[in-house]
Amino acid sequence: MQERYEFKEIEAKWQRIWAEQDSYTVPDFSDRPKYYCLEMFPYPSGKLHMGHVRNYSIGDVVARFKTMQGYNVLHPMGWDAFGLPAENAAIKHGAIHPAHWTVENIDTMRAQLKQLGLSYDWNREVATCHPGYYKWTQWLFLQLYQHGLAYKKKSAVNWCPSCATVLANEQVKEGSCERCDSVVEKRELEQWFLKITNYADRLLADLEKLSGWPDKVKIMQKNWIGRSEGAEVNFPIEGMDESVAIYTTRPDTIYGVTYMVLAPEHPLVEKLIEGKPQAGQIREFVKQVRNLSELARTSTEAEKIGLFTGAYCINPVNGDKVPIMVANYVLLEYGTGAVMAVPAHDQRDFEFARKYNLPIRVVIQPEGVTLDPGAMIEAFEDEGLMVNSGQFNGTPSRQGISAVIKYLQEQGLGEGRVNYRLRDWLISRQRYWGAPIPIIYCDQCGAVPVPDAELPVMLPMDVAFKPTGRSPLAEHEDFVHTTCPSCGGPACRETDTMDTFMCSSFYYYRYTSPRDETSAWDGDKVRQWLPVDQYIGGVEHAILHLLYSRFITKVLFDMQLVGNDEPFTNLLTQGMVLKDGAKMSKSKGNVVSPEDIVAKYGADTARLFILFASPPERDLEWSDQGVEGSYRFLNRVWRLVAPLGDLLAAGEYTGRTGSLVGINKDMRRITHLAIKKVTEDVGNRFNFNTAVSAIMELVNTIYQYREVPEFDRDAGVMREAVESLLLLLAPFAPHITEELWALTGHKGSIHAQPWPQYSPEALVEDEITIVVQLNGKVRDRILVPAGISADAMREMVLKQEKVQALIGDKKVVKVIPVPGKLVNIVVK
RNA sequence: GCGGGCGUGGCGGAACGGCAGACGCGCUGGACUUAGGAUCCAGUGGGGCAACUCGUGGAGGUUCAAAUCCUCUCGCCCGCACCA
Repeated sequence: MQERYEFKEIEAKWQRIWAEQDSYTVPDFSDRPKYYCLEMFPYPSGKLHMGHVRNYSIGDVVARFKTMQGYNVLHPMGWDAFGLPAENAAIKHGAIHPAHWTVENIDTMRAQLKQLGLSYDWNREVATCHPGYYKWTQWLFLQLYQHGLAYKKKSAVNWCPSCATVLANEQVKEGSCERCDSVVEKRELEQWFLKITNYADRLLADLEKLSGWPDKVKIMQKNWIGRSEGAEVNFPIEGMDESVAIYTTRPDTIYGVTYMVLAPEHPLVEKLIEGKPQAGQIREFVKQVRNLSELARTSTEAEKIGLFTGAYCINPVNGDKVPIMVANYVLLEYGTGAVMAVPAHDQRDFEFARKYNLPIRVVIQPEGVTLDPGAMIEAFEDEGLMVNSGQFNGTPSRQGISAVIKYLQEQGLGEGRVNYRLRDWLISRQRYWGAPIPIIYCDQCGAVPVPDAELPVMLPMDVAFKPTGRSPLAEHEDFVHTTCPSCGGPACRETDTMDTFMCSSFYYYRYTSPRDETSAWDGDKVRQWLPVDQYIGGVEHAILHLLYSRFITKVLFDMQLVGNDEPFTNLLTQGMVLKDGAKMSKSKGNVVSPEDIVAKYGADTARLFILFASPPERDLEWSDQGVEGSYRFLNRVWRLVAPLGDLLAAGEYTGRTGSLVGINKDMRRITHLAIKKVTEDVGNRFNFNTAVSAIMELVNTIYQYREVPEFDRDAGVMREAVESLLLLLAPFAPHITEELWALTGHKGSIHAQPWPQYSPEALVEDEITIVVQLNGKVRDRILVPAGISADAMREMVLKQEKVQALIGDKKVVKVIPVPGKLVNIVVK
């Protein structure tokens, strides 16, 4: 029965026992220090893919390791269960309801996760599509609403024609829908937004606190928030009692303004052109630009097109009369939607000016060169001295920025201003399968929030899933018609649902109180568990989920609903799983199914391979032969340990390195070296691949040790080596180690054992081999006593006959002894 | 264009500035076998009979010593991209 490694039986058996014994149920409060290990919860798309397996294998090693190290580890799992694929499946196949589709997928994927032997506390499972969960999504929305952070606004928004809904800016990649790749259109719609821009400064500044995050992610967030410093300046319009506000980061170039540009959608455009001969032409142009896709509109490649409005404004610093243009390269959403054009010192303005024959005036002069506007082939955007700038002539441009701002402020012409690229988060979705926005519209009272006591606003089951561009909920009479909570009169419900990123922005709080029906979470529990100590997931959420979660956390912190102002202390972004150098995908036909691998080799092999093949942040190249190798290794462990049986228990630890000699001492040293290496690689560096290789080396050494005649072997050393091996391997391959732990006469789960400690004294060698270098090249190796001093080392090396022969008649210039490593002799 | 990352054997990958290639895959040879695609042992960067020598994308530099630090350069990957 113990002869072969029967992974199927072993894995099924222990999964059953763990479930029966609630082995991974975590108490909220404990004497042990807390550790919150979290992996990004999956969208229940159907079945697990290798990316999931990688993500969750990494998390499980961390969770099991920290548990063995004595922490009370919260390690939950749930489902990001609202979203379009469920609804699209319903549209396509007709018969199946998104709710059923989702629940079935969850059941399948939960079973798959359990087959992987992941140590989740399943009592805490949440699904965002469950009314018991989305009640709190709606509650969260109302909290934001009541604090003035949720508002409805009509504006040009991103519309995905294929998904038939609007999208947040974060969900548009290169002008296309990040989900389905359709080209996104602009539509003028009234939508719900969250004021994430109120938090722009803190979201940016607090990136500093996140020392446990990859720089890559922090830089991406920094760029996305896009802070810039500059000035807002008012340019009076000639002949009108109006002025045009512009935003510039280069107030030092204000004397070089030769024209003004408004975004086509700018509200002033219509006023400026009214009654002017070019009015018709401009209206036509504005219409054209509006109809362009986001991609065509914002492409750097696109030609800059503009028209003169016929109006002029006055440069407030020098009284110059400058023409006002309308052009496609100015965006309404950024800054004030209007820019002052300084063609000499801005490349875009330069190109535009050349094309339309607008004047170019140099106001920043680089040192040693005189710029000639006529001869310039590109704008000069670097620093220099201010010229043609009145009182500022001779000021270095860098100082000029603040000097001009100061002047503008004193004169009441403008002021310093900080601008962000970040825009408010659009959360309305014109789709069914999401959390309904809990707002009621009453003719008398306007928009009225649904009272907390009436939450959740239930999603009706009987709806028609036609992608009409309106929410399917709008077609559902019983849902739409209601009474006003304020006046009791007839009223209509909001029929849009929320962006699913709203659901996933707080699930890590809900895990602390998953079944609480009276509050989103228990304050004590949240303060006990949060922030998440280690968050693990794909880098694709670098901006989306991770930025939204930081925003929501700060809002909750300000409302004193949580005690942490950042959600995730440490972040690990794992690389993709590739096959033949490309991301696994159905269309490429290079998908390896986790099911097949688990069926053929078992979960332990699958986990071990994935952790061994590559460090976690890097992409992982799938290799069937590599999987075979991991399988072979586990078999090798099995054959090594299983036959020992109860014999192992007979060996007593000597714990006395001093009395050990030769092979026994070596075996003990290797054991403790492995403990040290695995502890450091898993605990500090997350280098699971090198941790596994250290375990492999331990196994190889034990194999050699086993060949030593029994008379010469130390039973205690053997026992310690094998037990350490099992304990070190336990987080990686939980089933086989559990089985072998039991087989070798141990009581209790291996996963409940304390993590082994290495003894520094066991690592000490009597003698070590050091390298002798001549001019940095390895020429010899000699054996020296381990604790030898640098001076003694130098002397010993120089005494060697071979070394003297190597030196010959050359002159020894310098000898550099590096204790424990080498001696380098520099000769001439 | 801007920002970030990565270039090491046939392959995945190791190397606090200190023996390049740990560990694994693959390959070669051997053992055990009726057989082996199981297992065990040995070998395995290139060149050379050898002493040696050349080797971490390329070119320089710093250093007693560089895959590692600096400068330039080439290639690949990722993110952002008219943000005034």
